[in-house]
Amino acid sequence: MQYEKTKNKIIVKDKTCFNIAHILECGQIFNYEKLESGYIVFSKDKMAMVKEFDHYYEIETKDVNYFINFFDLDNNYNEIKRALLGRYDFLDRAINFGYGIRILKQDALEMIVSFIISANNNIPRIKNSIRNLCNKYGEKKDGYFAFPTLKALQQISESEFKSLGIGYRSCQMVKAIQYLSNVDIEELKKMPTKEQEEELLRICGVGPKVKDCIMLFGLSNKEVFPVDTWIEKVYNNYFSKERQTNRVRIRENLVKEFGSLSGYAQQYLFYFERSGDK
DNA sequence: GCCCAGGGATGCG
DNA sequence: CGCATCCATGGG
Repeated sequence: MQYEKTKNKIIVKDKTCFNIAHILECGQIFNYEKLESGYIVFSKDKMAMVKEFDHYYEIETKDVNYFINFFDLDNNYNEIKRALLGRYDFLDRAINFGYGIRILKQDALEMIVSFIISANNNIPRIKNSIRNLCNKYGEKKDGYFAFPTLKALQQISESEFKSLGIGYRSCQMVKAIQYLSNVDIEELKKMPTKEQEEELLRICGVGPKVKDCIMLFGLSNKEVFPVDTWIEKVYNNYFSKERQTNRVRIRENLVKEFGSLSGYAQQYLFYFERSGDK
């Protein structure tokens, strides 16, 4: 991807593989705000302001190098699309619809917490819970609150989580965070896929689907296919002749089909299916 | 009031 | 193993 950087700005010139609405609204991130002038993106203790112009995007931030990596700018999405196109008509249409999607490289702890909250929940409420969590327990920065550190999270009780709107997942959350004090989260990224899965599934509140989301968005592992209610619909409506409701089997079949491109395919499909613009 | 949302834990056979 | 049930909560 072609981009230029200055001390506090990144200029992205290729709008065919970078669309900020596609990137932020395709379901991989909850911690952002839409303004009239653009989007504010939060990650860990950092933020960036993204503005669209006719022939380029401008990403303004104090942490230029962090967000070059965060937006996966050194990855070639034309190659990825080329490899995915021409297999299924529905996937072709999904890629055409969400052409500007990029898989963000987000913070692993933030993804673990966020996707435990996401279970059997809806996106507006997930966003609210995470915003509440930052505002109450995150370090105050210049004009915003950081995502809470592990240390800060460890001080939060079950009833405090409930007051944030996390509901019945609050008990799981306390146990998960407790467990994480004995896990080197950065080490997870270096592990083989199989070991990442085993380790993540030991965390309370993390099952097959949440595990896949953490690997895809937090560990940058694309060899996963998160299957939720939307992907289950996609699978049965467009990919398989026989109806399958076992999500583990649906996942197996999709990963077998898309291999190391699974994570990319999943995001195009999820965004398109949820858009209601089919 | 009912159904659904980026599901997971638990218990039962 | 596979399967059913329960779990808070807000929106449509």
